[in-house]
Amino acid sequence: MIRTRFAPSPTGFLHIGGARTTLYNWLFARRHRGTFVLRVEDTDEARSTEDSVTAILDSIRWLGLDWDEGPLPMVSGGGTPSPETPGSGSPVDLGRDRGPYGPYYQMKRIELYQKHVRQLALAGLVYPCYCAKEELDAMRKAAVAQKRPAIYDGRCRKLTDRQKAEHEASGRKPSWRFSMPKEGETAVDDLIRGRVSFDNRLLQDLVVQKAAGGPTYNFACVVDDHHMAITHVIRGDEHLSNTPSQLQLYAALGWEAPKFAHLSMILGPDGSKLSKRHGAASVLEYKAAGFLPAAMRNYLGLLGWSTTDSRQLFFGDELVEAFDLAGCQKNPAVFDQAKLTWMNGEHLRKLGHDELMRHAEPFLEAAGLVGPLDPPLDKTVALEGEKCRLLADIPGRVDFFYKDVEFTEKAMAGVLKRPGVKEMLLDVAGLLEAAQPFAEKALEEKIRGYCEARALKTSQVFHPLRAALSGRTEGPTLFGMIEALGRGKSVGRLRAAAALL
RNA sequence: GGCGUGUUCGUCUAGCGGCCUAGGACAUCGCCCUCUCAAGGCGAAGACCACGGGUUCAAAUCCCGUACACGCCA
Repeated sequence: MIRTRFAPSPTGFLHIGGARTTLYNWLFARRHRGTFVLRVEDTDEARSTEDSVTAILDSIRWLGLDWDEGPLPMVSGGGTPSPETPGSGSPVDLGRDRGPYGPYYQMKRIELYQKHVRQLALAGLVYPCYCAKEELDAMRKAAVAQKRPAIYDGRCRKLTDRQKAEHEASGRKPSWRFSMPKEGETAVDDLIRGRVSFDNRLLQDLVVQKAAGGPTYNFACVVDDHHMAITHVIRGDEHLSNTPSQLQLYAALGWEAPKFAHLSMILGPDGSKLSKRHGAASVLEYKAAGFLPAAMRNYLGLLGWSTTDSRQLFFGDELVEAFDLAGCQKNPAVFDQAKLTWMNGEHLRKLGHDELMRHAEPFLEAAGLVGPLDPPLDKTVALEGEKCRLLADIPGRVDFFYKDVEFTEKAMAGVLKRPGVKEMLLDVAGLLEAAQPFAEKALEEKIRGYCEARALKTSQVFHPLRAALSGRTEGPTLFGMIEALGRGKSVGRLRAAAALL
């Protein structure tokens, strides 16, 4: 049974890189009918916040990635979360979690970590270190200056009992360091990179327990992955260098290590690690900008992974079915918002009408377009929705149905202020007043007939009509627009425009 | 500074020794379709496969070195 996990530190929002890591873990678990676990690594008390936990879980849910074990995502009841629901309004029930390997918040597992430090102490694999931060810094500096590797020299390893007692007497609290083997090498068999070997002499005696009693990242991570029965650790490239040390910890504790897969980094357009400087870095910002979770998944899925046929678009469960660690890229990838935007348009067009409306609603509302309206939003969004690339583009394409016509420069000077337009507008207004039925097809016939009768080119008529009705030179198909607008508004707008000419 | 990883069109990538005068996608440009916009169709431009050496009848593909980028130690 395959078990994967995503283990965020709640010290900020979920950024693009984290989102992709989550996605790959989720895809891999789902692909192999395994279990996807979420664990909150909140041992950095100074920087961890509840708001971050909420923001991160919200982001993951918005992406449509549900987890089987971890923090409880619903306010009440044990029901399954419905991650596809846009808005993800229900707040996370902080502190509660579910699953057989909990708790899933590291702060609640402190005793477990300490227990295993004691286990290592009993085996003589761990020793107290009384070095102060300043000493450590000085050591490191000296090492770099002498072009030696900047690792702890292990001076506390050989402390006598008397020296330890002296330190204790002076009130110093020790951290605990793991005695790393100093010979041979440690190889990581990475699922993406293949075998990567590290010289053990370069592995430093890492701290497993801080003086304050809390675990360090590398130790807690090992203990938790073991106790949570994680089989595949899929994580960012930045952890590859930590892996040999972790492997030694697994061995010392007598545990079998999981398999590892290290993902390449995501870069900004300038080649540096993607961050706020490059614009939106938080996935919630993409939600706000009008991107669809499905498009986000599709794009992120392809950032650093591909199929041999270079397929671009994946809908529904297709990503889950196709995903494979073997297709993962070793080299870093630059995040390209233009491509994401294109993909979003493709996904938007794939949406059914009801789904489109559901996703568009918050954006329409934000623009003050709240139903019931005349013409119904249903109708106008159906006319224009599929032309958009972002949900946030929709209001701007339909708002002219609802507010007073404002003429763009191009519409007024370029299209309306032309000889004969005024008369034509009034003629058509008359036509519309009498049109029966007031429906797209019939209206088109009628107006085309008018063009023929007056020997006018359709473009000479259609363009000014659109400009007069909407104030713009681009928009919905003319007759669909007239039908939606209705007889009253259409006639009114044509006459009003004519009056300005 | 040490160690590790990486380097194919502007970007994401295909490619696992001959099919490569390097394929696809986004972006760009042009044409077509068309009542506009969008979508769609067709096409163009864009990569001496980071660089330098090898191995081989044959290398983007294998080996070595260099450069650069990124990561970890921090």
